[in-house]
Amino acid sequence: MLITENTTEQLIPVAIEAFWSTVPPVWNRVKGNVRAIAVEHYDISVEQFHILRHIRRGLTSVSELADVKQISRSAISQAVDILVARGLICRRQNVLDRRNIPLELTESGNALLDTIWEKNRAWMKSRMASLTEPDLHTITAAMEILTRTFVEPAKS
Amino acid sequence: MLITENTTEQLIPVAIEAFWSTVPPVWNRVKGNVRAIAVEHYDISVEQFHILRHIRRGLTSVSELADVKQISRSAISQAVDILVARGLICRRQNVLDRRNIPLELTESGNALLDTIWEKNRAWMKSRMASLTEPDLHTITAAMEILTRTFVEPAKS
DNA sequence: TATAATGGTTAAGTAACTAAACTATTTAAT
DNA sequence: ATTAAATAGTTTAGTTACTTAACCATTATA
Repeated sequence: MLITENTTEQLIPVAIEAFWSTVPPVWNRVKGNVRAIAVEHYDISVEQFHILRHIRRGLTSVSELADVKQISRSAISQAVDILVARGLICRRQNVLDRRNIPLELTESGNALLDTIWEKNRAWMKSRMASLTEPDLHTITAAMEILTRTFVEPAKS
Repeated sequence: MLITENTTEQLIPVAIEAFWSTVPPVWNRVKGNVRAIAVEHYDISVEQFHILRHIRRGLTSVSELADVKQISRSAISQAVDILVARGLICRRQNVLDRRNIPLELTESGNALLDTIWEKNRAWMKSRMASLTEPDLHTITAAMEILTRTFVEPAKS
């Protein structure tokens, strides 16, 4: 018991170090790919792409979007304005709570998201082509652990 | 052989899905913590913190920084201006290639980075306290795989 | 039924980014 | 050797994305 705790104590800093030297550059690469696709071919920013993506995932309110992105509600509200003006999303009504304004992808918003999504997946797939079965399991497992650790409890 | 390839074929989309539903929110949370520490207590932006961090890691040129962050050299150049003005870093000379201007942390830059770094690690550590030994190994292993897959080859 | 809390927007200002044009230096080509 | 091309970095001007503060509308609480 004491031994196990000691080992964990030593592994945590190693994991943190690995996290910090990996996640930012990897995420910047992936974001770079999305930017190349979205901005150059479809004139939509990476952040706007993220909003579309989150709405499809079920985060349909300004507040929820602000929460996942950890930015202000007003910033989201402004970004939503642009997407609405472009006909990619629309503001709906919630009869149960009229303060809430559910966001919904339009047909063209859905189509655009599909296209970018598919191109990014193709790129990621080609990058990951050489990974082994255990490698892929490790990635998937780690993602679950990270979500559980940093997102779900949602406390400071 | 065919079976293994088929399985890998199926695991890649699963891993990509896991990546996308995990990395952005997790990274936003961690960044949110850094922002809270850096901006509120030390009046330095998250992006500036990243630059300090990378310089310490050995990425000392504007071009290298632009590459890891996947943004323009001019954006880095401007951010560097601010950090120099604040006395957190300084521009040195490279006698072997005078086009290159190596960046170096000043004493106060080092101290500031240490402080923020330590606070963030404490926060991450507390979050990760409940993880098991295998969990931590999985995270560390996954980080290595992701770096190898998305950063190191450095092709489009 | 007033007060607080929540969801969202607006307005004004700031920070971070880009593209394009530039200087300085080094490398490659003939 | 000399020119041309590539690399490293900066400057300028303009854009985008963000923040804070004040605000309205609605719902929950005391």
